[in-house]
Amino acid sequence: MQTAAETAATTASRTGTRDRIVVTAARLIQRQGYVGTGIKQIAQEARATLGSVYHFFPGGKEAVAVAAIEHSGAEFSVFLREALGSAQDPAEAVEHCAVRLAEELRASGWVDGCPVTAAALETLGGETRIQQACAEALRDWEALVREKLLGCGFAADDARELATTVIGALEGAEVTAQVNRSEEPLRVTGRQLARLLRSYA
Amino acid sequence: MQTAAETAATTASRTGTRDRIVVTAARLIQRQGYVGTGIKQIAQEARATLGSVYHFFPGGKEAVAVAAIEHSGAEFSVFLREALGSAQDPAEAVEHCAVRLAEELRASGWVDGCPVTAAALETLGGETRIQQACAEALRDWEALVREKLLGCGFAADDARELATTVIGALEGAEVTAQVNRSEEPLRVTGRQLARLLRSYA
DNA sequence: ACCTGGATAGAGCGTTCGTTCTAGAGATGT
DNA sequence: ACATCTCTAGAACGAACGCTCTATCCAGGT
Repeated sequence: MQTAAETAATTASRTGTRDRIVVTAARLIQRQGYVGTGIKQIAQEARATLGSVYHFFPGGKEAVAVAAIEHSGAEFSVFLREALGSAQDPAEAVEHCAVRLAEELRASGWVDGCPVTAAALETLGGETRIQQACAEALRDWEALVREKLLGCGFAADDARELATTVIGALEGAEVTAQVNRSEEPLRVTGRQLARLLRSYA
Repeated sequence: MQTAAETAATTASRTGTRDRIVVTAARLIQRQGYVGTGIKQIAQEARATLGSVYHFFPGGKEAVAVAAIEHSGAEFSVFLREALGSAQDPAEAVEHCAVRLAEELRASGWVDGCPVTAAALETLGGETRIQQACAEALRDWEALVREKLLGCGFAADDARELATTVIGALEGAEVTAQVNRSEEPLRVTGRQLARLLRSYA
């Protein structure tokens, strides 16, 4: 029999390594893309060894990437849900969302952009599993916006089209902001999206 | 002295090899990204040898990529100018632009997306030259939209903000369309952008 | 005390990467 | 004719890639 502290430590260590690998891979893929991130780099920065990586992910690099993208997708869903809930008016909520994205992007030195875009674009030719994970993440995000709009009385078709537009526009604005190292594209896009939403009132 | 035909052939071959390298690199980077595209693959698909590549581009892979991105940027500028000129009404013009992007994307098997996004996202950490070329391309495209809007009587500030929004939204919609293998994100975004523009009338 | 199986550790595999280097082909100027 | 220069051709280098493999560690059950 072991103490509760030992159990906690053991459990934390057992599940901890796998989580460290996923979180580290997610951050690296977000910054360097899928192809640009090596398995050995992931292992090193996650304070794990190659053996551990292949122990938890027998599927190799692709399996690590899929888990990392799913993690990033869920993480951004949390952010999105929170940001959308910050205001009752959907136009205000979306604009607030863009502003927070801009602030976090600047805080990261313009490096931590959309966690799925980079991986998605690189693997469009093949790698179906990765692209699938990206598509699923995008669908989840759109669903969050759609539900917010439905809750505010938008018609079903309008809510669907606007959700697609909002997620897409934020994504594009984030890329533009990263390339130009400026918060403005995101702030401007947030303003215009708010105007678009208000035009339905 | 050589014949005119020989001169033409020689000239075509001399400048032709360099152009083939640039065009091939542009297409490959567009589809596979900067990191995912190898110098040897570029040489092979451009029907050139490694020696030729390094002869024309002593700067190596980065120099080839910069030339390729500049080429892609200029090419898309031509497309954009033509699409924006297809209708006098800016809302119609932008929507037409989105539709044509959707059609061409489907025709390419959802593979030929934005020629600069992929390269830009991969090289944000370092590689200043490449990022610079991407930023310049984006700026050119925004300028084309802005001038179109200015020509249609929009106020300067509105035209600037809308140009940023339009280019960003189209970019994001293109990525969404690629990941989902569907024209709808682009068509929907085109519609909503048109609505946004009309709200200024 | 012994065994078992999950987790860690890293050397080493074959391949491909970007780049460098030398050799030669072909047209031009003198 | 010869020398010169641009361009082509591809072998070879060191480094890094993803992955496989064996060895070791250590907690839990018997």
